[in-house]
Amino acid sequence: MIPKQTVNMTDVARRSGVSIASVSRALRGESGVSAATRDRILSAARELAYVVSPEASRLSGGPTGRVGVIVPRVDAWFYSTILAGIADEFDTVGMDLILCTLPTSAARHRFFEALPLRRKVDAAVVVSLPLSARERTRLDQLAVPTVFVGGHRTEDHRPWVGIDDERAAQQAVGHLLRIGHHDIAMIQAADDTDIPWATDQARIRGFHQTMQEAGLADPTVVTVKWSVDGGSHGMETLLSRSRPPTAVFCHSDEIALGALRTLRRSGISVPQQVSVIGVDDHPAAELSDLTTVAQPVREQGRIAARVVLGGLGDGDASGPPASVTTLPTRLVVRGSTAPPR
Amino acid sequence: MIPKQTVNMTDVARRSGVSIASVSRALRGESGVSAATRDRILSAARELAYVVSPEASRLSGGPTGRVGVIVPRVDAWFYSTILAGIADEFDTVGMDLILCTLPTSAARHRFFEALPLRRKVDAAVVVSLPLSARERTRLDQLAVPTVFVGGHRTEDHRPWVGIDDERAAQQAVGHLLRIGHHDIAMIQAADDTDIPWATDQARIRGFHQTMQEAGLADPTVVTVKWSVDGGSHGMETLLSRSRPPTAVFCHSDEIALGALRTLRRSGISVPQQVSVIGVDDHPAAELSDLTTVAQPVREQGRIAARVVLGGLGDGDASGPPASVTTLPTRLVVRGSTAPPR
DNA sequence: CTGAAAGCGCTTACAG
DNA sequence: CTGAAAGCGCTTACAG
Repeated sequence: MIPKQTVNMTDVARRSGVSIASVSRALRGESGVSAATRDRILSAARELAYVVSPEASRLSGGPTGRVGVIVPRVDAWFYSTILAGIADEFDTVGMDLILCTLPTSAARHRFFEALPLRRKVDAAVVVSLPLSARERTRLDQLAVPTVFVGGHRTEDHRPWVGIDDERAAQQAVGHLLRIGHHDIAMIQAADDTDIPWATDQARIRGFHQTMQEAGLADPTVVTVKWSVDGGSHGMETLLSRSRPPTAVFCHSDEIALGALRTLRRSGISVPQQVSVIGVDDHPAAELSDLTTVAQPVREQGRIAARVVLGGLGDGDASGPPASVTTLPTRLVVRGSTAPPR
Repeated sequence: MIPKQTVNMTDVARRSGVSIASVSRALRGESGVSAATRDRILSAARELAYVVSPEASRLSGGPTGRVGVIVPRVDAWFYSTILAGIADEFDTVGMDLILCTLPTSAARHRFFEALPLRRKVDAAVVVSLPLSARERTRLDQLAVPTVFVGGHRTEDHRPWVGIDDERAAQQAVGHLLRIGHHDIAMIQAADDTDIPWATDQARIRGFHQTMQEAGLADPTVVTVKWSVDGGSHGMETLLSRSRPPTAVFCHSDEIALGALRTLRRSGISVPQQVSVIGVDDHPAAELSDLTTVAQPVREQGRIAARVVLGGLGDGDASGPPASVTTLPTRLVVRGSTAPPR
């Protein structure tokens, strides 16, 4: 006879001398089990390395023990760092993480039409994804608690964790103004799809607003693809002007790194001739001595995970965090910015 | 809230006037259902917008439709890129990806002792993890097809996808030798745990071997922590010698980037005074004009996914023949290497 | 506090 | 080709 490969609840029940009903109750931490019985059951479960079958549990009306995490892509610093924060938290409570990446618009379309997560997860975390009305409706049809992290908060007060992108832009531009720059341009990034990423819009809004408050009307903005090369091209465009700016606010560090590359290749010294500042505090920013506005990325993932777990009743004793969490950003001055000459 | 979907197989059976057994067979495309019956069932299912319950299906002996992916951490370029490749492939076949990260030794220990993936996945992909005998045994107890990707291939001929790290080192050092360097040092990286990462060992072996074949005995090697800062310190150590090398082979691009930082800060020009080469072709390598030996990372993930999906049809874990795929690495010459002066 | 029993929605021998 | 029935491993009223 083929040896049974997995230990089930019956095995635990037998080993601890109780019924499976009691095992089920004890394992889920329900009341109505005596301390002695509970201890016996828990140690039997430990000894047998028992794992509840999510299928059976779910089929009987219990939770799946899984949370879906939906992320545009995973091979980019920001997303993978958020994901790491989420995974950290899930790990501590034994929640399984089902990863959904939507790298192409085809994948994205497929995801929202087929809803592959349906009936498979207890909750969902959506990272940085601006959703159409249709997509939001489909997501609702998952019928599970959902929290959004990164990107821009929705208008309809859904659970959200992120930063204030407008404020981040303000901090960056404020720094440039404070050290004496007036001629400040922005290299703005846009996704190559036509999706309106709220992050992008908020950062440029912050730029314009801060400039306007400083009495500097109509600052130069060039819009490029969201990539290092995009940043390079953006800076090339700025340098081709009759009078290039003395400082450049870049939408993000990746854009800024591209801008720095162009400046280096053009033999223009940073920060003596041009100051450059980004947003994010990407690991490469420190390497390139780039001044930036740091955001706590991993922490955003962590908090989002806690919020979503809290919504499931698994939160800690202090209760679930506020449903909308805005984390602070912080100016990090390095060597790429200095007063204009 | 959206009305819960309650259409089950019984509803489809009733509507098409057959038993649920026939519905099950027809829906899974099994033979043994007449064409007429099948058509009737399929259209009934379509009309009711029926979706099979994965839980019930699995509980009755079907597959889970999930694969576990085990990765040391996800917030690092190499791992997240492999993961992206895996996710790409899984997406095309509708396989769900359960992500397990083992960022700390505690998490790692917990994972192998509790085996949280047990009974939850049809297969597993293990990324870059050197395993102890104990850990390997535990992994076997998942009793599912498992493929290893990245890191070094195991000696016991398990399915594996990766590169030849010895050859990569050889390509890097060969380049330095070819352009005329004799005084070549290596900055070697070591994990801060005591786990013997085969990748590390293979790269240093490749270094020593290539140097020896060139008649250059006892080259200098400094061992540092596997990080950018580690690379920085490694280079500081080399510079403190009475006669620094003219070229440095770095264990990886991250190490090399740290080394470049130290050189820049020390006012030593690259490649005029010192040549630097890395391994990986990390995105930052291009930005820093770093010569390197590129490895196809995303492709490794893709192939591993295909291998593991391919193994799923073959019944039990012992069935499919071990597949070993070694992908080629490629020298990418940029501006950080030049003949010695 | 504890257990026997009825499902949950499927798949799969086993019989016709 | 088709169906009745026995599970799969849980959760949860319902009784004691």
